[in-house]
Amino acid sequence: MSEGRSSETRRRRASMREVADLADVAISSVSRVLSGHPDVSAEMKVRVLDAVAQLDYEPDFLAQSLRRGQTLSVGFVLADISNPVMADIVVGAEVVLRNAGYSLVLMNSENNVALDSAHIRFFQSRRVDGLILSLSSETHAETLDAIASVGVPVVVVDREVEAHLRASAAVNDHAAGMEAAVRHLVELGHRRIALISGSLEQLPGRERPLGMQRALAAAGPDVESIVLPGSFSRAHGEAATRQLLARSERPTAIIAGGNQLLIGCLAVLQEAGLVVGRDVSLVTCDDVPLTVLYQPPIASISRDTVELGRVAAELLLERLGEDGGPPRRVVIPTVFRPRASCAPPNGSG
Amino acid sequence: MSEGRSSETRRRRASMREVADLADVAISSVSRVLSGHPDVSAEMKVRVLDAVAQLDYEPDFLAQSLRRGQTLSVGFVLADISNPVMADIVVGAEVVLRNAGYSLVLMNSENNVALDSAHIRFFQSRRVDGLILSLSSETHAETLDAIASVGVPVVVVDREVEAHLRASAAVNDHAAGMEAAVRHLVELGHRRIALISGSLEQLPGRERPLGMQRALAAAGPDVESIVLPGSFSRAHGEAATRQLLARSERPTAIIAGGNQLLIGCLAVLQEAGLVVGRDVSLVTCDDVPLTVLYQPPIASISRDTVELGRVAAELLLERLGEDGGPPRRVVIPTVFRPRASCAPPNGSG
DNA sequence: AACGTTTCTGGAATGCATTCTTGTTTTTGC
DNA sequence: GCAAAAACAAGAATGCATTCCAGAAACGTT
Repeated sequence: MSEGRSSETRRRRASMREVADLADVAISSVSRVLSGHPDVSAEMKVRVLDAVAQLDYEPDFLAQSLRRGQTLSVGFVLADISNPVMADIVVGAEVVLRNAGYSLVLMNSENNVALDSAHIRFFQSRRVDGLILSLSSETHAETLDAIASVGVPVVVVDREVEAHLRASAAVNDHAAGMEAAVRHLVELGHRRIALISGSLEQLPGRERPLGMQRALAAAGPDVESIVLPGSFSRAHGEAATRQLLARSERPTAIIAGGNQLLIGCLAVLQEAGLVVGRDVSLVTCDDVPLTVLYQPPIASISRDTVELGRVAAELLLERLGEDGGPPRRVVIPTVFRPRASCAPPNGSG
Repeated sequence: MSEGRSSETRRRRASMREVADLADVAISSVSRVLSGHPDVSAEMKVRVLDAVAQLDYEPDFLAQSLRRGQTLSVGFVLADISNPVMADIVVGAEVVLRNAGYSLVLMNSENNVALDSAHIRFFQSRRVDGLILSLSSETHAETLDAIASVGVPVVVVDREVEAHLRASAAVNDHAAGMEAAVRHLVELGHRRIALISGSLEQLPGRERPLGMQRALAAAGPDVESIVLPGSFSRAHGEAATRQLLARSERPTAIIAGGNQLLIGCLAVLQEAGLVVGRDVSLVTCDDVPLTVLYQPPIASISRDTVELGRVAAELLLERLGEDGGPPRRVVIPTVFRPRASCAPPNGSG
């Protein structure tokens, strides 16, 4: 009897056609009322809104998207969401996009380069309006092909891709922070400094050694550096640290190029019975709870990762807007925060 | 001259109609070929696939979704992605869903109860096929209304909602781990044990005190407990720890009910100059890098959070399948891992 | 040879909202 | 009071793929 929703547990949603029938007007009029078109009489408005309220009508997003050719969604391909740095980037981007009416769809590549391109193609078929990429590899051919053919604006986060791909970029100035860190270590008296670095296929892994070189060039010829590139993994952190400890001439300071690398490095140092800040100085990249709560607190090359995500989202919105505009690149600073994990090397100072 | 894509930078995608025109067949035949319908001649198949290849055609996901009434996407509302526990849950769920052909759309509530319901309604309008919820609050009226009206299967993760909402649940047995932890502390000789607990509006915040009570009931009347519920935030961890240290009779052991609480707690302990494992015993919930690398390593009530996400996704897939089936609840164990942060209290043992 | 089956294909309806075109009604101006 | 202008509303085309229905051709049967 009752036409209310209570009679059925799950009621099919009303469509615009039903609203139009109930209000006894044309579908187009319903659309006009709801989209705020000016040519609508007051009476029409009342009737339509009445019907909308009665039927609890909400427009179908799919139909709107199909018609308008935009989905108001953004795809985010990221190497690994378990990494707190990535998580922060997502948080920053999500808030900005949400406020602009976009939703964020996430796909995790688990540091698997093959998944990068698969995810990009997936997003393409889902008709996302734009892409934010924190790629596992900047050089994988399939990934670059996928980006080239994707047809929507792309922003890379802390990555760098060939200019012809026309991607905007939000990046950190990793070299500057690294330069400051190395300078600090040199000033403390260190003459043999190791950098356990990540993948050369990601911007930070290339920038950090550059910053180190700059500092060393300024320091003069008697400071030696050891750079161990690899992957941004705990395993590489462990392996590299073991390798460093096995050397006849051990470095007096170690810089871990990421929080996963730090975890591996610390585990091996502890296993070897070395005390940070006494037997060896330690610097890490990116602040996580561990860096400040560790005893002694661990010096870090720090950056605002949430801001990085925000900027990436803003760069994307910029290109999603009316005129679009050319791809841009925004550089966000990094700062070195000295802490007690850095001390003069044993036997000196 | 060439009809290739090279002539234009961004070419409009081909539609099924264009494929049909090129192959000189009906649209419906194209659809039949592509969807593997049996009533298709070999010649037809060749012609259509040829045209598809020539035009580089890919079906429009939006149109398919509109027609089929499903989007192959799942919405995930979570309290806070920066929390590594939540991130792990997302990872676990994402992999399972991706393998089943679903994509995961993420919205972050930032521990803001009002956002929970907003996000659920948003997903509803986006026509997701199912929802996974890790709510900020299990009792907020608007959230419950939103769940009740959402019309698609819902799974809650480590949460509990009223049975009439017909949500499946993937939960941890927090009480069991807590009981083991408290028993361990009692065996070490502790007689005054504090639990810094999280929100009572989330299952873990309610279960953990219960586990503690069970252990205390077994231990006899001379063991005292102090439970300080609040929020799962660093701020509450700090405030509660300060409060504990200000007492005339300080607890000899503290249990932090979450990694954010641990951070706040540790910060205050360090500030007060107390050494963990000597001046005070410490247990935390959930393993994060900090717990094992801290000196001394911090005992934890641990669980497989990635598995939690996986199970949640599987529960959802179960309900998304043909027959659907009733909501289910799966309990995943927690285990207590004693570490050096737990020692006999000063002056005893 | 005539009829019933299969096999295959085309056409149209469908899902739902947007928007353009056209037509009607009302208002305004002289 | 009538033409011109403005306000308003209906209808149809559109976006794209799916699916049901019906018709045509090919096949087999008695």
